[in-house]
Amino acid sequence: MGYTVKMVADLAGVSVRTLHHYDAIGILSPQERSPAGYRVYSHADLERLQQVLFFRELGFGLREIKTILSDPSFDRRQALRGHRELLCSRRERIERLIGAVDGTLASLEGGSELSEEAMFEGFDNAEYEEEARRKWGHTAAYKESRERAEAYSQDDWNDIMQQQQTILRDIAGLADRSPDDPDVLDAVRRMHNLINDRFYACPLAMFRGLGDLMVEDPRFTDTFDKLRPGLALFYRQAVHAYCDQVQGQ
Amino acid sequence: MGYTVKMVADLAGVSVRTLHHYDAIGILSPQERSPAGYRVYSHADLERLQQVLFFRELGFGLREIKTILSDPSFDRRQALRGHRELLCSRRERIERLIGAVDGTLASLEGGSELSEEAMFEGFDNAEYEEEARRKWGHTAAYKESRERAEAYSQDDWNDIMQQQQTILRDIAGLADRSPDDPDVLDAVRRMHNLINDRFYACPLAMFRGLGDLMVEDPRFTDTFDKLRPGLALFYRQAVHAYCDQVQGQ
DNA sequence: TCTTGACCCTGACGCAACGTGAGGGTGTAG
DNA sequence: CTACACCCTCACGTTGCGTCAGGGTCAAGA
Repeated sequence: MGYTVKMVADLAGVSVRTLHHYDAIGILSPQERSPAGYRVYSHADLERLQQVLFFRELGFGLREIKTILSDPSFDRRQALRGHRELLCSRRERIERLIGAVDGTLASLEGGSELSEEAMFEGFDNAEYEEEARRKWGHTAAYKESRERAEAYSQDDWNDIMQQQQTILRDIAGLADRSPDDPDVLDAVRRMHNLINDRFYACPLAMFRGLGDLMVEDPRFTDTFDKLRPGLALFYRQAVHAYCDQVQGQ
Repeated sequence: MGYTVKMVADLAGVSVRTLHHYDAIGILSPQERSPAGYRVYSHADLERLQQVLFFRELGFGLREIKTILSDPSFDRRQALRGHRELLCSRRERIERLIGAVDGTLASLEGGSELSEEAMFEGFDNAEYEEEARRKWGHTAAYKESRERAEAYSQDDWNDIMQQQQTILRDIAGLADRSPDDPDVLDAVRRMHNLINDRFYACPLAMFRGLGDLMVEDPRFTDTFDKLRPGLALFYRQAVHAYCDQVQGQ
């Protein structure tokens, strides 16, 4: 009526070493030992292992799992809700990364020459539109912004492009200031407003993500650095400062 | 015209220690040193750091990054495509986890008593339907299965429930066999077909996810273990074996 | 000129969650 | 009696840094 390590390992799909480890850190110590010192797991041990693996799969650390399982008064719902948040943010992050990879792939495959005016070309293509729709397609803000954007004429677009260039040059001129200098923040805010229209009322998180992209994606950094070396990094810092400020309000 | 460690660290948003580390493992060694032995980073170093951080953000290991950056003949597109796949599977995994957390939260908040017939109740509620729609709502298989499911009468549902119970009992009776025993695999296949109808033609990945859920979620394990202790684990193994077999074909 | 205080350096240990031997005992089937 | 499949306990390796410890460097102010 007892299981050996190997049996338990095969049943649960973990390694023997893992069970040894769990024993060593006291998260799952078999209640019995054979005369020869062999670990003998009971059915109760198996159940506990199930719980351990469940929480491990959810991404909890072993230390946390130990307290969760040992302290019955522990608020599991609280822990699970907190963990859900964590998972959601991870998912968002991964979606951003996939977007970034797609963008880089597109630029690698589509040839490497990009004119200066095409700086924001990447934001315009179907890929980003698709991603934006996936993420915020269900919101009212998306619909409204979409309609606004569709009403733009070619002249309007050109105008917007010029505004972008102007703002970027403003920021380049302010690159000696602190990233949270009021003038810098104001320029970033103008950029945010502009992108809001094109990007369908993007939330702060996305705007911040775009700021990060500037630093990560050669398409942007190259162009930024033509304006002024190090500008991409500065812009990202400014975007972060701006987001923090807005969020803090 | 050089940057100190601190300056670079603040610019790029990493720690000084990180830069030391990158120097130590040879991924980013500043070209110059001051007479006192201080690291002096050039603008080219900053650019390289940008690349490093870009790939790091994408989840590449430092070892990989080193080869990517040092070997210009390295196929970045290949690497990026492979990495995209990895990210997608991670995203799927996280979505499954969120679903599992939601299910557990629901069961914790909705009271803990579940009748034996309600074993698959969890698969029936709006939450799972919502998730299924989010994930596969755009596929033709979803639509077809959905229509089929909507045409079922109450009697049909009862019938399906009974079939489920029967299959589970079959599997319980086969729990002494190997998880990849043909009889076991056949029973699992029948379960898959059954769930296909209720679950809108779920792909293998989801079916496998359900198998995992059996082991992780107390709602299922409790009921399984009433039929036979350890059955949940066995069922999961069988599901994995089945999925591997089908996938291998 | 001396002293702060903010920098810089190089080791070197610590962390999470195990993987991977090394070296040696146990148990059972042929 | 001998394989061979298990079991045990150390104990070091892995990844990407965090965190001291112990000790130089440099610019500014008293």
